[in-house]
Amino acid sequence: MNDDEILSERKHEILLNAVEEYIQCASPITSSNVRSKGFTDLSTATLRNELNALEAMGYLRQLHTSSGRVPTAKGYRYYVNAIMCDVPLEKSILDEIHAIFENRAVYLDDVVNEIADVVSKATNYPTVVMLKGFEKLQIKNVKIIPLMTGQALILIETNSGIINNLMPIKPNIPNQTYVDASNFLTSTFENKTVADMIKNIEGYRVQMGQELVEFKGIFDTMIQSLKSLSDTIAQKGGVTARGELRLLNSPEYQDLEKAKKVIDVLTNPSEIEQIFEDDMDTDSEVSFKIGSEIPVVDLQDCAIARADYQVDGESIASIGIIGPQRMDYAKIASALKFVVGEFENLKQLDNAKEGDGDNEQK
Amino acid sequence: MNDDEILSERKHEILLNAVEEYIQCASPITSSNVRSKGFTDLSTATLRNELNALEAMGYLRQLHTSSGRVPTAKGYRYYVNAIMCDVPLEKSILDEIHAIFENRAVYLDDVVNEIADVVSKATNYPTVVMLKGFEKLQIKNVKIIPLMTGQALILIETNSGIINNLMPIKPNIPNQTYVDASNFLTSTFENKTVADMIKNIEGYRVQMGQELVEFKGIFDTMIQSLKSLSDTIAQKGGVTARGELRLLNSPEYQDLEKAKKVIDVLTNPSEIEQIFEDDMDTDSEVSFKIGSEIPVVDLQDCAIARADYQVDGESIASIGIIGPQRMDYAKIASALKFVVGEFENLKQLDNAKEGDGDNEQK
DNA sequence: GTTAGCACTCTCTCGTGTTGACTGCTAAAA
DNA sequence: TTTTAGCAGTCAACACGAGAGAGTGCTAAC
Repeated sequence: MNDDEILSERKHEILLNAVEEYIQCASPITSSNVRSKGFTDLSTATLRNELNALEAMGYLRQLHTSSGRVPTAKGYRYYVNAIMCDVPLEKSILDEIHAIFENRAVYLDDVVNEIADVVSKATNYPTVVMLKGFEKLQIKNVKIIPLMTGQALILIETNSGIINNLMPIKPNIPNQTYVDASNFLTSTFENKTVADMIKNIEGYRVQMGQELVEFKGIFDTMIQSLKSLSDTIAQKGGVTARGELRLLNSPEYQDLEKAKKVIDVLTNPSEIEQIFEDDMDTDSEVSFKIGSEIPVVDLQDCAIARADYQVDGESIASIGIIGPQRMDYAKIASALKFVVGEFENLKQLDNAKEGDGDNEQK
Repeated sequence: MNDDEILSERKHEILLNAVEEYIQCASPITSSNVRSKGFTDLSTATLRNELNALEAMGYLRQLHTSSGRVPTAKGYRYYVNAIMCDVPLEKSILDEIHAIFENRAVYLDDVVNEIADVVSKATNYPTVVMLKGFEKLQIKNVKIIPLMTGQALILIETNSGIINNLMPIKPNIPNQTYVDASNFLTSTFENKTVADMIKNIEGYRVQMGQELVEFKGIFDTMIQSLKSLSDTIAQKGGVTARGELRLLNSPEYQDLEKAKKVIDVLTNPSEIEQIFEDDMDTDSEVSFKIGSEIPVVDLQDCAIARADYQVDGESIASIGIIGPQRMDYAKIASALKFVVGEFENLKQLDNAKEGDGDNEQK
């Protein structure tokens, strides 16, 4: 980003040390502070000069004369760019994340919730997950299951979880019709995307042979139902925030008014969407937005870590962690990488497994 | 409860007025305060005497000499017992609650979450819902649906929502077997409870004829899976808390430390269970626990409103609203009554509908 | 039983003074 | 040229005390 200036080796070290220290302790960095953390061969006066210079360059700032210094957004940015090495996560958290992916034959929205839960727990910050492109998931199996309430359950098994939605149905349609319709959809759209199915099913209706005509009514309502699900998700439904309360653990949010402002944003789906508005820089797995880089007014003194789960270059889901600018960037980056990694494993697993099951309904 | 003392008509009126006023304004009640709210024909000195007397009886207390008075737990209790009339809810909230019950052909745990969400929104207080006896729900239909992941979905349609759970399955079992097993279970246990099914299915296994023997493996894992679901729910899984953050709206919880203590309890399933430990007084739809009546240490200056959804005298789910002792008891009572009422409607609807659908799988 | 009047109490707020932690700067030393 | 010691200056944080204001309890009169 702003790599025009090149810091001397010593300034570099001092800055990284200072930011790291501040992330841990949350209290302004003083010259003697820096000295005791690895610069015992220099006097505090010298370090004061260096800190002063770093301040002049915009990496640090003082809250008031005679106070220690805190990193600016530019300072954090420098730190993040410099330190992107992994930090080991607690094993129990890794296991927990892993377990979610193990038992993943649950509904996609549940998966999203659980991921948000676990990531929030792992990082101790509020976490939002946004599902944006479920239509791009690969269909593995489709089932339409009539219920007793005058509705039917649409179950679409995909490579990343089950999509499920309700549709109204007409009475007096024999069950076999639903089974046949399910089998038709499965065999026709297996390994295609949900979007393909929504788009192309109309074409199939036009050229339907005698045996397909009876599905017409079912397909119509089903497509309608999937479209509305897609719309709902596109509008706001695909957003979940979890662990909002963890914000209160940060000393910078002991002030309830400040905390409420952020929490209000997290509770408002359309504002969360803004966070994920633009595409991610595809060259890194995890990206950070710090301070004014965030396109939401009330989050100007926050930082957001983000990772996307991508299929064929398009992101299906985005995970975001919101915290103060003084957040544990290293730990968060490693947690996010791990989650995205689990997603990737999943995909490969599915490709490997492909075609070994005979699950067609009879 | 403590109805030993009988208050004079005037004291009664003053007390109710005072509590109501305090619930609205959250600032200690003064003598002139009471005077302006309907006692203009009395002097503040007289009212001071009355307030003094009410304090001596334990209904009110002063935070310090020369401050106004606030209700004690005993004062709130008196108020709650006296005023149990309904307060109209906002129509939009009624509609929202109603909508949940309309579209209820969703999974039971989702219903629980949504109810907690809506009640919390309606009352503006944190709300917990505890599902305790799903085994007592009436079975309407059972479906076992094999998935591609080596698992099968158990879908049990009941009179109050769908229970769904996963079970592992063995490969190479034809789909028809699952269909047959589903049909067998549905026809055998329709209108029985889930508990009945779990208990009696073993008996059926013993006297299984030739045609049932093939289901043996399926039933075994299914019962195991349902039992573990039942255990999970019994232990802690059936508890959801929603809207914890709304606690921060109350002036008594502006102090973060205080708020965190309560929120910690709400985040801890086993502590929530304690709240619902003892059975409800069956004579009223809504019951309140105030202050020391609550069996949880950290909630001693809270109040909890509770309603149960009962089937055949046994409660299936409990809803609890947690707030400061100064909560809007009337509004909360009416919200809870409405929710429970919707549950009851549901039951009647189901009984009326019984037997009109032909949803057996072919 | 009710009321006016008055003294009393306690919180809340605001201003003041003090302390302690850092810094910036300057001048000498390396 | 870089580093360092020393010192004056700055500011947050805390404690203290005075004054105002709100509300009470009590007493004596109605």
